Amino acid sequence: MSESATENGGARIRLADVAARAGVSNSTVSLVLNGSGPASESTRRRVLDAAAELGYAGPDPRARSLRRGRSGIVAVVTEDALADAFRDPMNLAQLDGIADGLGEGGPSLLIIPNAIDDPARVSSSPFDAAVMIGCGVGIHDTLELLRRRRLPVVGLEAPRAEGVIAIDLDNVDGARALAEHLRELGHRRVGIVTLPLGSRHASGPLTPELEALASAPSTGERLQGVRAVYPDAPGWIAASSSISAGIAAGAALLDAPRPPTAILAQSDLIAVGVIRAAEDRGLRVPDDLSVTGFDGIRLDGLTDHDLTTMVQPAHAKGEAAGRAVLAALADPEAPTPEPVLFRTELHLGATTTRPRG
Amino acid sequence: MSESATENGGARIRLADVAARAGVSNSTVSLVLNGSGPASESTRRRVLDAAAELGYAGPDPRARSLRRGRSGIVAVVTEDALADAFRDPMNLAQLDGIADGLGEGGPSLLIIPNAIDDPARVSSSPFDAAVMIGCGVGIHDTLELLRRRRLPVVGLEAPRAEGVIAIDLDNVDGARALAEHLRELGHRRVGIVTLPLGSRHASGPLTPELEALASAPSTGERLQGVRAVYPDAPGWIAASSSISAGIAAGAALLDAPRPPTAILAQSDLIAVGVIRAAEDRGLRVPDDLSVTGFDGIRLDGLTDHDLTTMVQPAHAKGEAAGRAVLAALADPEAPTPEPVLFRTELHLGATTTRPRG
DNA sequence: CGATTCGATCGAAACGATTCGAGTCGGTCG
DNA sequence: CGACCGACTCGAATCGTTTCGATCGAATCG
Repeated sequence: MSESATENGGARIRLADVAARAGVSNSTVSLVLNGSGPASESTRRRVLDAAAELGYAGPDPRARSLRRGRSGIVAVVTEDALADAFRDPMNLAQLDGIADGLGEGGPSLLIIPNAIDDPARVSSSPFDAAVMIGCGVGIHDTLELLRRRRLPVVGLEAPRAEGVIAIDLDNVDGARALAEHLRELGHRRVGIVTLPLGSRHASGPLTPELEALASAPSTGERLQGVRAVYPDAPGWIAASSSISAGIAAGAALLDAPRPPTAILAQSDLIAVGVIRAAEDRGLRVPDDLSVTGFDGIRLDGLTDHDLTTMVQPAHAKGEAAGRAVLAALADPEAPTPEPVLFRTELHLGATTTRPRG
Repeated sequence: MSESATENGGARIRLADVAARAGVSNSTVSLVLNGSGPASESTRRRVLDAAAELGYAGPDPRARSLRRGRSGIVAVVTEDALADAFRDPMNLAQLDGIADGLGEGGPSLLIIPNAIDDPARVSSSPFDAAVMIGCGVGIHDTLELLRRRRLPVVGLEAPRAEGVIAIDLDNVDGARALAEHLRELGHRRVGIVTLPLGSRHASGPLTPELEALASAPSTGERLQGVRAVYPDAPGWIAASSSISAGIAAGAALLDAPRPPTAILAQSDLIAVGVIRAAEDRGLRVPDDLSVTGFDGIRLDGLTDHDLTTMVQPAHAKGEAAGRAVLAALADPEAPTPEPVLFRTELHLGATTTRPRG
């Protein structure tokens, strides 16, 4: 009756032990435990009792995953460092969406940060599929490893690659819409703050050479959208998607000889930082400086301003990724599905207005 | 020479295939691949070439983990929902610390949220050890499962339990220090905002009955510290550690008939929310209301105030947990080490002062 | 030159489950 | 009363590695 874990010896209890105790075969125990076959009520009872008496913890996941060829784990692969990856609530929302998309009893999430520096991790962990999030072209080698292991890969705004199930965002259109909004208001001198170009690149002024190197799709595409409207606007590469990086970027752009009348930030957190940098300099937003963000996260006390931004369905995107993983696992032979494109929506807040004078 | 993954047939390549191609035995391939045995240069070359030619992805982690009895995965178990768990940068810092403590080539992190509602997950995933973070007494059943699996468990501010390696924080002392600080300033009417009592409990007014139920150690201990100074102060249970929850809690306390002259919040994010609630009501901090936090996160643009708070070494705590996991894995027979106690440090900011009048 | 040793390699036994085909047994139908 | 049919149970193969002990040569030592 007692199920104390301490009463038995040091050895771990195996399914075979339960079988012996219940006086049945291994197969029967397995059948009963998994409910995957017929079993008489008395046998079932006997097996369950034996398991309880021995304090059996259930089938060893390692053995089970070898035999079944599935581990019940989905990897979330990112180029960023762990601390950076989830600092932006946007990414957190995506992660949450992935978990929801995978469903209640679905696979668990294995976090693999620094995917570029540490590709070995990707080949040594037992997972059934991978979701790439915040990845640039630098993960190409990692991708090759995943391909060799025949694992389904879903890319959230990841670079196009064969066999990768793409979940995309209309970054180009979204960014262009914001830029057009500023142009319509009359802004001629605008500044840009981009997300990191890729994990290999440092923060600093945006040069045409660097711009050509942008490896992360979201960064590159959003830049492209802006360029359609402001081909020559100066820019600054933020160190990360965070308020502090935004403050630094804002400082760099605003302290220039001829500061911009508007700044397009590639994320809301960065935009909040830019606003702070402006206000620290005595500039009022939007009167002295218009600022736009991107993502549409809840700013919830991060700022008093109602930020003009492009709202993206981060949670839904993640959910789609999760469901795509499930679908790929259910039918591994199926051809790679068509890319799914999510759309951003313009939120006209109160951080943009006509330039002065 | 070409390592294209597409050139070979549909079947996954196994170590045995490489062995056959190289004309050696399985054991030799394994020895070469793992560098775990002597091998002549020519053999090594032959094996490596064969592996490259076949596009072998390396030993299957599932099989390897069965044989070795290790999966190279450490679970991070939390009672909270995924989105809540990492909303507070404090938790993120701890997570980051865990990753650092586990080391560069160390185990990967498997995130297991909602541990109470979904204990099955804990018994079906192949991991080698678990770190409990943000857990109350409700994870007892989960703990029992882990014990049966004979897995090392590290608890970060987790309830005391046999066999759990404890990494603690002097919450009681820290909270008392803050309360004493307020008392010395002359505050008599203070309010308390607690962290959630446990994942089962809702937000709302803090009653003595509920107070007795607090299952999460950090919540309970911090409360205990305050009670040593202000036994009867009214309180409010926040829904989560977030600015919005702080705003709600601040509203509840400040809109009471005889509002407090100071509020002790159990986390910095909550404190920031409380400050916002105060300012929304035209109260100035600290002149009209003193506010204290807990944790000492970087507030980086979340607020202009220099918050008075207890700074805790979140990253170091996580790192200690990671190292403890490593130690336990290195010597599974070793007795449970003594609890490690981390200390908080008072940061006197500018959000507290004498009460008016 | 024979005995010893050591390095390189191999065969076979785990690791702990799942699963498939085959058996067993009691009952039913013809 | 015998053949047949289901429901239940079992044995054995399998998943892909790692690892232990044995083997086989060649080189060293006496």
